[in-house]
Amino acid sequence: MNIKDAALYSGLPAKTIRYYDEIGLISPPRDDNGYRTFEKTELHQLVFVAHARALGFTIEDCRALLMLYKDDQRASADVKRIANEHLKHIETKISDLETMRDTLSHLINECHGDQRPDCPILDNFRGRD
Amino acid sequence: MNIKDAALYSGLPAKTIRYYDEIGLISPPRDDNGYRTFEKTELHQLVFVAHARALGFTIEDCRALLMLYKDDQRASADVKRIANEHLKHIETKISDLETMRDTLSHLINECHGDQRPDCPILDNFRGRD
DNA sequence: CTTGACCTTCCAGTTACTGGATGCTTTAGT
DNA sequence: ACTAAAGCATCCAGTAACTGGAAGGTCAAG
Repeated sequence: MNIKDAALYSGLPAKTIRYYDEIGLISPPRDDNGYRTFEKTELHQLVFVAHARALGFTIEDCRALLMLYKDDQRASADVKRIANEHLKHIETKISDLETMRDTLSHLINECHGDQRPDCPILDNFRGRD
Repeated sequence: MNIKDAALYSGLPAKTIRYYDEIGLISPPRDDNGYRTFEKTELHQLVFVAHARALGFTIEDCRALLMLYKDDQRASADVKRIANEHLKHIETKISDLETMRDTLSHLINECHGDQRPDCPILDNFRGRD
């Protein structure tokens, strides 16, 4: 199977798959013509990475997870640790964004939003002297 | 006032201020020796940008907001529109992250996290054949 | 035999900085 | 006056994870 079909199968753009190859995340074998070939093993890895990326794991996380995925002797504790660290990152990001959201929506509510130049949003950004 | 004190005043690193100058977001005048000089006007703008960035506005948003900030004739509606668009982005990000968090914490709960190789997290990433 | 769809690589751009090298200027201390 | 340290400047490169585009090789269909 060539890259286009691998892209269709995995849901990843072909460009992204080439990029993953370039950084050594996956290493599909090449045909005599230089084309990358994708069979079951490669397709599974692509789907795996696609899933992990969809959950927000970084490429380096994916690299580590992929190692564990390929290792039949892995301990599930290793996977759980990586996942837990990532979960903490996600939770931090969520609460940061919630703070932003609350502040911003408060400011928006205060703002008339009409033709007048008076604007509490800008006033707030200005800070006090 | 030189860049170091402007950095202290605004809370932005000096490097970042130079970067903002480079991209034309701010344009502090220069002394005879080539040093950037910061007075009230420039300091206000720096604080303004720092606040907006802290709320997650992009640099281009900041550029637009800074124009409006400097324009005494602005309509508050313009500011409100930009702020509302940004609020939507934030809300989308939050709900994406919440979905990630829920899926991931579910998987983590299912995982033994011991020495055994069996791991529901990896199983899930693998997808079904 | 040509057209068009695929494939390849390489280069540049994205966002918003950050770190480091090199060198000039100013300031403080002796 | 001399020197050392601090502060300023510019420029180059790197970060994360792609994405777009150009130039050129390959392959299948008509």
